[in-house]
Amino acid sequence: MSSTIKDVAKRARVSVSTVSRVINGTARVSEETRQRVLRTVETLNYRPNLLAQSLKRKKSRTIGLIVENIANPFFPDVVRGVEEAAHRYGYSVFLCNNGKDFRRGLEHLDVLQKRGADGIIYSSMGRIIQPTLALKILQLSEAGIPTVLLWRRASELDTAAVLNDESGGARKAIAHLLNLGHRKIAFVGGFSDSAVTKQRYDGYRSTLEENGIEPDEGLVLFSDFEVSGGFEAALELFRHNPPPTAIFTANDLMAIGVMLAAKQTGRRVPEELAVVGFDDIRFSELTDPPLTTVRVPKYEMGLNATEKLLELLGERDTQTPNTIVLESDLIVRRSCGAKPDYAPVIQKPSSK
Amino acid sequence: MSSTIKDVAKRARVSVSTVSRVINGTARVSEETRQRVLRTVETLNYRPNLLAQSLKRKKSRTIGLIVENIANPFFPDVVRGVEEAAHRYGYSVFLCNNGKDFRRGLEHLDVLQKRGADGIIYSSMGRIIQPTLALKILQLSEAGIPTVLLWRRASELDTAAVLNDESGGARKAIAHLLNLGHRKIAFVGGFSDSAVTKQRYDGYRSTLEENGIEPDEGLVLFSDFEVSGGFEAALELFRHNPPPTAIFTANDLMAIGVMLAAKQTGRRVPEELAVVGFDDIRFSELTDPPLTTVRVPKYEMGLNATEKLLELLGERDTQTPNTIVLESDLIVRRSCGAKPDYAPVIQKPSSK
DNA sequence: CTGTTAGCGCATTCAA
DNA sequence: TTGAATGCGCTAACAG
Repeated sequence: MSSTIKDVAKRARVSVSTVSRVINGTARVSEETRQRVLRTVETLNYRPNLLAQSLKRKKSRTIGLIVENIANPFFPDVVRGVEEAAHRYGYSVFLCNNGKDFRRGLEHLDVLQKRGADGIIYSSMGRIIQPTLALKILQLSEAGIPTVLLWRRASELDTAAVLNDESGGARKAIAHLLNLGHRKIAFVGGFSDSAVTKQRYDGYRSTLEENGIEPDEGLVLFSDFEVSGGFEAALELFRHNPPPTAIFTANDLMAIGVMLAAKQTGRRVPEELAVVGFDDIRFSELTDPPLTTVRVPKYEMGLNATEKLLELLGERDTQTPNTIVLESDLIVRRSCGAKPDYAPVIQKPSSK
Repeated sequence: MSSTIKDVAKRARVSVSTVSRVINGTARVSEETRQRVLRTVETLNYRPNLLAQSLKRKKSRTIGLIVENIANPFFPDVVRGVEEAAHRYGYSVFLCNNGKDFRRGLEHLDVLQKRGADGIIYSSMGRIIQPTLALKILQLSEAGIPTVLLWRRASELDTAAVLNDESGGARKAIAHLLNLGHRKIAFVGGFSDSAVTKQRYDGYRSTLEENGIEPDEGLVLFSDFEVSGGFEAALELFRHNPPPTAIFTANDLMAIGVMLAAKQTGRRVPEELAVVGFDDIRFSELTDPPLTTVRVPKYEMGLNATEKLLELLGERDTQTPNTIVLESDLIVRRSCGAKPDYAPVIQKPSSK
């Protein structure tokens, strides 16, 4: 079938070690034999067997990427970032999807270990890390397989993590709305027990308070991160008296739901209602009007997570902090009626 | 570090082959020693090294998935299908992204071969297979590594392929519009040299002709698969005299552009203009009005491609045709003004 | 039912 | 500068 290092050695009339040397450039070889070996490699169309190589070197140049749910719209960009960084360093990536069955996380961790992955990126999409999972991650770490968490820190672990500045992003959104003159700003969160919702809510609330605005509990709702949930929440908020002039949602899907509800009840966006989302999914610039939103740097998160992992694997001599928090920018479009060149006045949101 | 089969053997006072036997269930072992080995495996937390196993077995239970461009909205579903099927059979998947640099396709093929992937799924997203790529795929095939093409057949090759019935889908869309009484139906294609555009156009044209409608060349435009392109095309079509009453686009992004253009020029959809897209991307149901479109079964394509590959790898004893064409269904929503329970009358589109 | 042995394809000491 | 020998962790004859 495929030719081996032995075949090359035999045909080039040298030993396998010599072939190994010219291929890996690991020791001096006379130019003459070098050329001869190289030519033989060419004619035999020799491809080193990386399985054997990995076995021998105890290093596979392979990383595992586990995502909670591929259907999540964040996924493509995160993966792109991971793949890109990995590829630059000659690493291949095993892609694993948990889907509905979240016990698969453990299973995948196990498989990756058995396959000799050098490191792992676990993208929890903001969900909670199960204790058993945390334990397994710890075990892997002790076995010399580092993992970096994407989007979620596990407080029990000192595992490296790449996060998004959720509250900072929310602060920017609220500051923007305040600058536009809004005072009755509603918040529509996702699941009330989700960390992301909590952090985004914190940014919302603290910015309001810092600007002397008493938060109105009637203007805070929790929903389900879905379009329909945003729709329902908006309907509910419209019944509030007086109704909010602006609605900030914890993700774009719900913001779309809000806009739909506004349209159906004859409210014009942005003239009568400002809407700001969170995430900046691909579709947000295609809504009508285009949605102002807080961008989560998905690609960059994938990239950073991988670079951090590569650092842990000794491929980079950087010294980045164990927890990396990326900044979330406000993408000003039309759904809150501001001009794109608009500059904030009331406060400069501090990203912490 | 991690314990090996030898460690287990020593501690359980048996030979490595016995350990191997109980782990793989490859031969009878007395219940007593079996239990002893199992316990030792447990206490030592032993994990078989799949690199070594693959090297020995000449089979890695690994497949490579190469996609032209992760940013493509089809991607998540296709990957989900592939991962799901692979996982069911205990296979892991290497994910490779070509991105802008399409020479990476070759590079990835090479890496996958070196990594001992058992088979490959090449998802070209409807683009053309380069000759050098085709050659490489052929070489791999001869080296015992089958590949199945996703979304694109390579006419030069007899490689297995999983395709979508593009023209059949277009036929359904046009038939639907004809049933609604439309006679001036425009077509907005993507790149005029793209196979997908061509096939979708064929379905459009032939259905028109079969129903005695003379195609109006002024109603056929080619664009770029982007929102902006659809927007421009619509503007152009609106200038046509008389303007079309319906526009069928070769993808959803352009359909969204068409709807935007309609809105901006004061045309109501669907009352004054019907629009039908193609692909059924995630957000097509979120447009206003929700977009009627032809669904490309992305998940199923990923699933089928993987199952076909698994068949080629001897993991399934099915006998599916070398080229599998999946059906594309029309998803009737509101953008063409039909009721969801609407049933076609004029013709039953034959999927060929 | 169990152990010994010989590789899988490669990298790497140690001699020469 | 080169080759021989050893072993990475595992499976699979082959003996016993």
